[in-house]
Amino acid sequence: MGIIRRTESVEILLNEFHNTETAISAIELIKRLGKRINKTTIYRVLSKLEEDGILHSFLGFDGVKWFARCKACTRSQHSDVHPHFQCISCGKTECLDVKVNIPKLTNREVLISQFIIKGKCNLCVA
Amino acid sequence: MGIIRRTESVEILLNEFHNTETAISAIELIKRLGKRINKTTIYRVLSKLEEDGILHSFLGFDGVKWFARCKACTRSQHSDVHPHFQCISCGKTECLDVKVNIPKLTNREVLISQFIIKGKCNLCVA
DNA sequence: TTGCAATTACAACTTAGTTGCAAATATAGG
DNA sequence: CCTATATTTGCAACTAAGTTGTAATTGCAA
Repeated sequence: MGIIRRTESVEILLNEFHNTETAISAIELIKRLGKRINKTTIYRVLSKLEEDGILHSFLGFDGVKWFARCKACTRSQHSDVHPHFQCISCGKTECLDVKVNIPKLTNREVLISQFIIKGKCNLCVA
Repeated sequence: MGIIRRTESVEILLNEFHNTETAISAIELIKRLGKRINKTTIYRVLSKLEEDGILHSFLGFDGVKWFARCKACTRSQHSDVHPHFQCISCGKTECLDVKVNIPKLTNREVLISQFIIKGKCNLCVA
């Protein structure tokens, strides 16, 4: 079940992702929007946007869910198989524009993969 | 703080990993051993074994913590940068004996990375 | 404008993992 | 073999992320 109606919650949430390329955690969105939108609604809208291929999600090292805009996903196919980078200093978490080569596995069927890298981002490395 | 004493809890937990190459989730260990060892103790012993380089841990797709025996880790350096494979059919989760090539990132310092693959294992793919 | 299915808020719940603390225990030194 | 003591354990209570049920609200097609 994807997005059907253009509700205020959908607009507000989409707007958060409109100005940024970086990922935003569900926690952060609740912190930002929790007074305007109920957290249940935030989670539900996020997962609908994900189903529609507008956002994609992944888990950070601490197990919390992050969302980011999709560049080339459709509803049927989430093609975002790029790695994600999480900065230990500033917390910024972003998609990396790098191809991941998934190892060839004999006798196994690969469906999804997630590659997450932790370190210091370009601003914090100095 | 690593393992100092050879307690019963440590023996029991190590024994669970002794006969298997596959990973075991914290949840599963609590299910198996929860009557003999308190879950707090299970978590504490597991993290000590990890600090000592005897086990390594990673997060599954659902965000739960998995542990597996280390092949070439020491206390100071967790060298297990192999991918992990999680089977959607039987749930088996294992270390893959494959090298992950972490992409070269300009202006960024890479500290840790995790690569997890979801699919059907050799037994379930048929 | 209206009817109704989709969406929302709210409260209560679930689940994984953590914390504080008193009781138990491994082990080093005598 | 004992004992002292620092480490470990169990327990209960807590935290935090995310989910569920449900009644009220709202978008939108007719």
